Amino acid sequence: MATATATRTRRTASREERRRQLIDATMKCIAQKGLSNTSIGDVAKEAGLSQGIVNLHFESKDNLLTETLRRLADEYRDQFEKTLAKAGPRPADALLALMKMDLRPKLLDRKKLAIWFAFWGEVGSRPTYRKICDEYDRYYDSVVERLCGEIIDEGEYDVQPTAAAEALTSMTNGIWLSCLVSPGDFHRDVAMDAIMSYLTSVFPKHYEKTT
Amino acid sequence: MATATATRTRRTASREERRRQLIDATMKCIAQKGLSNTSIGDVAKEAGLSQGIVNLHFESKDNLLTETLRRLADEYRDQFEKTLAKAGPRPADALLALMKMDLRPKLLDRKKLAIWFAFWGEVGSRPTYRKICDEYDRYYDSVVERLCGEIIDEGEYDVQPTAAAEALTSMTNGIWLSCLVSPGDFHRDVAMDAIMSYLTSVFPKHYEKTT
Amino acid sequence: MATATATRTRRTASREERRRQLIDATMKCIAQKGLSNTSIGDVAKEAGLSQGIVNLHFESKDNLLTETLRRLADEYRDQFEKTLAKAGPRPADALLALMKMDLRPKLLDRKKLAIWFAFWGEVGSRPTYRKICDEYDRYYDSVVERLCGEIIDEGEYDVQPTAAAEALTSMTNGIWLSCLVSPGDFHRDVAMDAIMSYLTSVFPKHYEKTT
Amino acid sequence: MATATATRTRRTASREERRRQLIDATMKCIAQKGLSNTSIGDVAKEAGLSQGIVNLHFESKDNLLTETLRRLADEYRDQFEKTLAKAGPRPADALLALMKMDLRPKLLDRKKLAIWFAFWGEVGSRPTYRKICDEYDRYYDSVVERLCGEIIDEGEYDVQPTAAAEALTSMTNGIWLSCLVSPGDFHRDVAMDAIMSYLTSVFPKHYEKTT
DNA sequence: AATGAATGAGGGTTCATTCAT
DNA sequence: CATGAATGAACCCTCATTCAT
Repeated sequence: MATATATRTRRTASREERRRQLIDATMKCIAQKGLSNTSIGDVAKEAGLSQGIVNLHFESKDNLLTETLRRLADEYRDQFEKTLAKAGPRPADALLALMKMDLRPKLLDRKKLAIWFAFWGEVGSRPTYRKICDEYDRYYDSVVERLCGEIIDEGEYDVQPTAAAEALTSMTNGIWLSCLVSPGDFHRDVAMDAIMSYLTSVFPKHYEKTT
Repeated sequence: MATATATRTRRTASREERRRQLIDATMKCIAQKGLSNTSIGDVAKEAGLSQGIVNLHFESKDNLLTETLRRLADEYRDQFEKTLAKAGPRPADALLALMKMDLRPKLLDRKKLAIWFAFWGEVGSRPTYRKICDEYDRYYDSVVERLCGEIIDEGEYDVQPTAAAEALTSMTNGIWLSCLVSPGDFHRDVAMDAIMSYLTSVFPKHYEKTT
Repeated sequence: MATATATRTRRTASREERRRQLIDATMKCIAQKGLSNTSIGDVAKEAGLSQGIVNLHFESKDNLLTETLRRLADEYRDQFEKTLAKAGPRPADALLALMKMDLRPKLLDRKKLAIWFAFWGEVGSRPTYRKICDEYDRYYDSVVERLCGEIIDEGEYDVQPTAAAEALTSMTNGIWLSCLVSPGDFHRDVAMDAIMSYLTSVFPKHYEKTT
Repeated sequence: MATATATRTRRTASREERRRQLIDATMKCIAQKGLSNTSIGDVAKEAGLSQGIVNLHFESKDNLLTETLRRLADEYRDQFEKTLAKAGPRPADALLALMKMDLRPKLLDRKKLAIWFAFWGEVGSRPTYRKICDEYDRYYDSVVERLCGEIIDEGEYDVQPTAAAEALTSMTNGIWLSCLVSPGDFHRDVAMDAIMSYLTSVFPKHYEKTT
């Protein structure tokens, strides 16, 4: 509804603008009703536009969904890179900043999570989705692995960078699942403690227990 | 191929047997084509039975899926408890056994994972699924938390049991996602290293680096 | 349910008894849920018997319904003839008795009416039903016409027996419709007054205004 | 044949036009095959349109049928009011005109009757239908009762207006049933005689025997 | 570019009927 | 006789897609 009024500018919205508008509507729908229950009609209605609009701009529902996943991933990557840029030169700071980012309400709210998991739910049967997720994941992993590597080098820790990276990225992903499944039971600070318990124990020279 | 699996006994199967047969077929279908693409007809065909059979035994597709999720969760819980029983009295052994269990090929194959994620993908929009997942999760968490608590007491470690439990359970769940999304890139030993990096650092008196 | 326990005599009920039991159940179902919503399963459940029973005893649903209609008509005819027999020799008495019979609560309750109309509703498209209804109707009409004829002869009235018979039988049928459609608004005495208004005016020497 | 009726205008028909077209097709189908045997597909085919069309314009089959009943009743009411308007100021003329109207071939043909009875057949189990029928009936009754009342006042007859109205409306309804059930045996003039036998006897100063 | 009426394939569900027990 | 599991056709409904405007 919000979106509906948004572009009541009767001017022909530029192609790219319309696509964005439709993708936003798609996300809203997926968050509310799930991926399989989101029809093209729902999206159009949510966007305040007409039935045929999606096929006009995306040619097929499949296309729309793929683009939506891509936008979702792009948004995450933007956050990721902005965080990285802000964090300064020291790898320990950067790593911590990334971990914290993953717990920020903006990312870690049930609506966004629902969308992520909706797509992950189809990864098993949709190679296209898998490829997209894989592509982005590989990038994040490589960054985290590099950071871990640098920290390990600095502190001469006895851990494999790959293992540490796997541990940390898995942990944040797993935390997302907790948040999705047990929202009532989920506490952001416990999640942060979980991450910190890893960092302070594995990289003790870089992170201090803040108890 | 589909029909091959079906019990070629045209004779009356017991009610429970039929239900199991249909749930098995459902799992196979979900693994292959995803949850939203699995029609009741697909399930019936996979089971080598007729259209109406699902509604005869489950009354609705919704019911079938819910029961399937429950069976999936039950199977996991059985593994979990069997593992726990086998592991012996020492909490450190039990905890390690549970972690290893999560990485066993039997659980960690893409087919099973696809099913788990298929359901998690709907958790955001289906309270019923959420409740079921939550219910089981809460149980595993409580066990892991208790084990961590005992280990922490024994070793006088400076960690919160809740934080450690959250870290470990999240990690395994996150590892599942890696395995689903990047199967080519996934290596069981790296995953194990990731977990061990946590255990050996946070509970050093209980676990040794096996480099 | 009542019926269900009725024949819990585990002895094999005679064929005719079973059929009656099933027809009774059918009537109950039709009265409750309408003809088109009455499934063979409903009937069996109402009778406290198993699915296949109807086809065993009636061969088809169609058959069951036809037999039900016939029973319905038979019951009416029995009432009709019993009434006729009781009424004594004078045609005016007989005619009045028949009219009163049609308004007796036993016949004129919404459940029975619903069944009659349910069948009449199909008469337009089911020659079989039409034939049955027609056959019985023709008989009643002939009786009423004969009675009217005798009364007309006795009183030397200036009416055609066919017209009078048509008027009276139509009136009672129409009254049934009123009762079905506007049960709240329907009063038995008004209905009787309506009939009496005809009899006392058309056959004044035979019937007196009972204001 | 079915398709022949359809407007071959492939162009956009106005919403209301399409609805009327579909309702017409529905009536045709009900007349031919009965209410319960009329599927949405039948209606669409009869209208020369596609499967989905009914749900597009009526949202559900239930809706379509309810609207059809309403149209049926509306058409009758239009006739009724037109007749009333044409009949002039004298109540006796109006009443007679209404009675004649009910016997006019346009109303009293088996197709239309079949539709009426099809709906009446469901009245017992469908409150919605009952309400609609009741609503219209109440109106007709009130008019007929008023007319009878005026006639009675004029002629100082010794009848209750309610009784006379009930007698007359019931009679026409009952005549409809005769026509439906025994079309071969049914003669319009006998039906008219039946009605006239009432009017001339009960309201002798207003109606004359036309033998 | 945008609409929205129309299509028609496919889904879940119901149910009369069959048949092995 | 009686059961009730199993079938499969037919139903209503949804929805991605098309297309005339």
